[in-house]
Amino acid sequence: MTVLSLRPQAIPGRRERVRKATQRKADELLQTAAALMAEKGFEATAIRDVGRKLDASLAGMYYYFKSKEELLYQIQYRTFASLLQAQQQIAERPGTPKDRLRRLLIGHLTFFTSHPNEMKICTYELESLTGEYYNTVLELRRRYYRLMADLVAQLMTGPARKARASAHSRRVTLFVFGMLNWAFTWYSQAKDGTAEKLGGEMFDLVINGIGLEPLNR
Amino acid sequence: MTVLSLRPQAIPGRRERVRKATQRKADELLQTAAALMAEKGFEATAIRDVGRKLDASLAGMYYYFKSKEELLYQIQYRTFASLLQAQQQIAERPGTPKDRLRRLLIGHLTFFTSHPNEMKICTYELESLTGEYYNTVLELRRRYYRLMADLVAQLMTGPARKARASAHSRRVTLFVFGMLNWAFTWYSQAKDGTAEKLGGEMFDLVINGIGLEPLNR
DNA sequence: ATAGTTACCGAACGTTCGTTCGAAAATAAG
DNA sequence: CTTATTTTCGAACGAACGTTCGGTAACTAT
Repeated sequence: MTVLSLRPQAIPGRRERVRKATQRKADELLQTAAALMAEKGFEATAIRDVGRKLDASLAGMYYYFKSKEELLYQIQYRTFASLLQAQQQIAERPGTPKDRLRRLLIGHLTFFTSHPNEMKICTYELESLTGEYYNTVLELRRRYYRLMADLVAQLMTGPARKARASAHSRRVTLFVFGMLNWAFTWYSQAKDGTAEKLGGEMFDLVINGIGLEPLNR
Repeated sequence: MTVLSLRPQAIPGRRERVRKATQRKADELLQTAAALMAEKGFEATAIRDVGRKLDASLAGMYYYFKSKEELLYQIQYRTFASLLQAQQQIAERPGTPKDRLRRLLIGHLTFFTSHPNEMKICTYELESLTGEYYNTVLELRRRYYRLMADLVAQLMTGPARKARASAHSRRVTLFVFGMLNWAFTWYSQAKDGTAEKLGGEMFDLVINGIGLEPLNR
């Protein structure tokens, strides 16, 4: 049983203590590994390099995870679970569907600006996972997709007709995810401002499109 | 001098003949390599596997390219050059900025539906190239970006005010590329219809947004 | 047929990688 | 201090990879 695969509530009978310093090192390890994997990709990242960056040995890394794939899984699972929880809270807060969409867009971009490496890995490297690892992360991803898709569908079937809304709103949802995820490749705080501003612009585009037709007021 | 690095017009003094069957095999090699790299990623794709899929030997592959990186470069260069040329022609055809944007979106998606593997590689694996390879493909990518960015800027500074249009239209352009590129992860002909239909929906979103406000007519 | 070029392959090399193992060091408990 | 547990490491293994080399087969032109 390695450090990273331990649940916060210890399994009885196994492993008496995990020192607080070790937990902190585990977090630092995840962060460092995420930085390297975001830069060079999962396959191209060597565990030796993670160890080197932490001034630790190669073998010492295997005290924290039992395989390179589990390391990738832990990064993705923890990141996605954290994002999902934050966004579910945001979605539950009261407001019109419009308000809630705006808050979700800003929430996603805010999370991204604080964890760019981890988010890039969640976006690019799901398919580097296999078996249970893959299925578990995929399920989180699906839950997150539904969160957004339900809201978009609700938004579109409101004042408009209901027929054919499902297939079309699916694509609108995926357009939105495209905008969100592609931001990894270009966002710069200096050029593009805060997540709030960026999310606001994205929201305006989704609701009104480019401001071509003069707003009728 | 390998087969793939030969220009159509032969270099004098080097290499008398390249058989037509060999050119055909080179094309098949690029296609097969693209399929594997699109599925498993560049790093995770072994040249041995490309050879196996073509019923050829490992060493025989090196008659066609001189390094794995050159193989990746050739896939990206040829794909991007072909896309760029097609889209430049489309952009030059007469029409309002709106018409031309619509045609460009459909053109991109049409190209993508005929070359999904190659396009996925162009999107995901630019950073697996280095040096001159990287710079050359990057320059193609920039030219393609400008093609779209100029049109979006023209569209947005038209009926609207001109101030602040530049930084904002940059982001709208990148939103559009996000929608286009993310389609790799979800597009299905059966579910989503033709490239024309998809491009049309994307165009509508960019121009009018979700159809929330009743169209004023 | 034969000579010259083009296309291909078996075998091997050197490197890098993920993973394991046994032992040592560091830390906490009695 | 002594003992038990947690944490770290050096060394090594086997597998997989990109690349090279000398030779051979296939093809073309004369």
